[in-house]
Amino acid sequence: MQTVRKDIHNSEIPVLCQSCEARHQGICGALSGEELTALAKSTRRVHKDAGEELMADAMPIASYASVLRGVIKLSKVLEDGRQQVVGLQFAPDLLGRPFATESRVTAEAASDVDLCVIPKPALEELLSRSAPLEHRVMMQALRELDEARDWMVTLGRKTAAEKVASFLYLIATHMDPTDDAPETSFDLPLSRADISDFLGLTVETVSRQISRLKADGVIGIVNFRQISVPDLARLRLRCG
Amino acid sequence: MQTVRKDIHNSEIPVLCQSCEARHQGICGALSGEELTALAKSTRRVHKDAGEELMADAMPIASYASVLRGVIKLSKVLEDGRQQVVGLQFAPDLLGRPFATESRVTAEAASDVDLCVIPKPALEELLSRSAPLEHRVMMQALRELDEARDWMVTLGRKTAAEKVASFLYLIATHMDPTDDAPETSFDLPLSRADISDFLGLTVETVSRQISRLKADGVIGIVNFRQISVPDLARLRLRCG
DNA sequence: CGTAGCGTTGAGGTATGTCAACACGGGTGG
DNA sequence: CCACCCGTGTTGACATACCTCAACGCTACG
Repeated sequence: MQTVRKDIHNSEIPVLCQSCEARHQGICGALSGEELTALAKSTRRVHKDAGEELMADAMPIASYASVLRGVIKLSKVLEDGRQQVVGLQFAPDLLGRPFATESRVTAEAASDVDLCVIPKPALEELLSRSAPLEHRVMMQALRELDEARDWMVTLGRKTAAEKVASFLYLIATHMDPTDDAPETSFDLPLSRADISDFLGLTVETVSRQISRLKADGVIGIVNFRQISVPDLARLRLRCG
Repeated sequence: MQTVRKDIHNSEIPVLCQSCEARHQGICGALSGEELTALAKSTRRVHKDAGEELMADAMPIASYASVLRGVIKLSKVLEDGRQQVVGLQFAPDLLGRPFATESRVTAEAASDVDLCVIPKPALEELLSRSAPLEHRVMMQALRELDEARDWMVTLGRKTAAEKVASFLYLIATHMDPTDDAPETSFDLPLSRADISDFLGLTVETVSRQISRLKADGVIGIVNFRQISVPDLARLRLRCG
């Protein structure tokens, strides 16, 4: 399932980076060859299975990570256990709150993910020296802020039906289409429980709204987790 | 009503800045004397009355502004008119989405506000040359992101009672106490309608919950807009 | 004194939550 | 191979928190 490359650890130059699909994306795209070579000495490529916790709320941050593949779920919980997903991260996002000693969220692998883990001091040292890198990190923060605010509208003002449509639309526009399926079809990276925590609804309501969208022909359901969208514009109309 | 100072435009040195309470806060705190002098040539001090629109969603951004006094309301509207407040800005925040050609929100003066208006090119030029400045802007963006995510929990998972308590707690911890009133008392910068748009509720529900908090002795109501909080910890308990 | 804007209160409706039963699918062990 | 179980998802019946609609109070202002 997972392709292991022998050549990675036998070389001085960051071969890993050369063959890395994120080389010119995310934070690595802001680095010069030299900087990349220096940074690569302290990075590790890591795989996590769906469900594994990557970072706990209010816990010290040991490292950052560049998301190479998969989806990360960021969430918060109230004392009594009520949970809210506050963000999703896709490749090539940087995982970890910059310049904080503690995480403000819990990060969990929503799907199987590949990460390029960067020790906290290594990235922060580089951040202080590379303005382009800091700029890119800021641009990501600003984009996440825009997304968070968009989602606040969904949480605060949309109906359950619109929330579910908005979620599916979000995923449809962020996920690669699955190979084996026709045109616009994708795997949901989140369980119904996760979706409900993202939307501020119950699993039952999410399930009912998905069934309804299916009944209305807006979406097709292949495999519970696999959704097809014949007409994205039609789905968009349901978003309110 | 509006204080106009004659000395502002008659001087080479930024007298305005020397006497400005935001001199060492917000973005100005990251600037050297020279930089400040250069920037001050293109800034204007502006007063806006409560209710005035400062920036429209999807409209080009002509300028940034440093908030000197008062509260700014950031909001978004759906096509059908449903509205959601997605953030509040207090002094010494920077108003305006950095590095965007268009605003992603509508900004409105929630109370009377004083602004230090900075033309877009002036600030962006300075941003590209001053790493400390860019750093400070990033820190604000990251803080706003944290706040937005905190608020997503409130919107998605809290009850109406908890939402209202959370709002009052937020304001109580962000506003200066009013002079004429006892210890912990403050003016609400938002109307009931604004509060309901912030909380994703109706005005009626907000009103009922405020009445309830008053009946329970958690808050006192002086003047509709003026609230007293005898015990902040007790209010905190109502936040869920 | 009348009107307009904002806030409060009440009565009743509805969307969503709650509780419970059931369906499906995948693993494990006989 | 089947029996069983467990996690996940769906569906139904009922409860309720919040919304909707409507009336009314208060204050400011002409």
